[in-house]
Amino acid sequence: MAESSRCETFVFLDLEATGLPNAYPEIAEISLFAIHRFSLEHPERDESGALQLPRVLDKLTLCMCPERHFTPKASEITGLNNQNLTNNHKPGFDSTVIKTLQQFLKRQESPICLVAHNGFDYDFPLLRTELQRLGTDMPEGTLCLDTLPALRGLDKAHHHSTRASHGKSYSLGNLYRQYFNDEPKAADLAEGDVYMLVMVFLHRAPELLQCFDDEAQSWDDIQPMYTPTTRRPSTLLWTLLS
DNA sequence: TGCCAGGCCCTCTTTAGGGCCTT
Repeated sequence: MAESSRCETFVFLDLEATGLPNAYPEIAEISLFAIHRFSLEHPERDESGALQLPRVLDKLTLCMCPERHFTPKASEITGLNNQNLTNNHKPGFDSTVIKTLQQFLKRQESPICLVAHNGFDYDFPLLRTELQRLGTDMPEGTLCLDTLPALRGLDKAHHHSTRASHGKSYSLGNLYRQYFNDEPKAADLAEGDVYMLVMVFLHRAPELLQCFDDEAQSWDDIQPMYTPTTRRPSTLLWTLLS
């Protein structure tokens, strides 16, 4: 349950990683769009009335080379692999990434709420694992919201289940296709998935913002996906709160 | 290190099983 009844900045998040939870994945790409509550409450539209991505937002996308090898499927889906990341001399998820994230989040008005699709079961536990590997964590008071159970819950409450009524799934791509009658944009690139996540959120923003109190959780309640090994002891004392 | 998930939802359910959702 949310510790605060109001969040000022929503940071939409997507991770590309070396595999699914059963593969003890490591993050290979992270993308975040930070959007203030104002832009979600006052969505922008073009001449035809179609929803637009908010003009004022902060973006951050970083690629990093994991130590673990990609599963073949993960590499196929993301277009990333250890070779092309190494060829581009990308370091791993290290203290530089943490510092960049810290600076990015510090620019946003707090409280901050992280938003991801299936975030409670994938993105948030994996991000917490990587942060714990470096002995750090998100800023105190961070909240998080998963659009997958939130949208399922809204549809169930309104008795118009997307899947039941149209045979569609709640995958991010299918939700985008259904809401905007358009094919997914740059799916499986982290930034493309965050774009679709923001647009899906905007389509249901009044309802999602209203149900925030019931659906959001404290970051402190997110359990790491697995117990990480500590391989960079020099970063152990560094924290986001420092 | 690990070599592999797991919580949630739906229904031909509840004494269960199958599929979704994330890479």
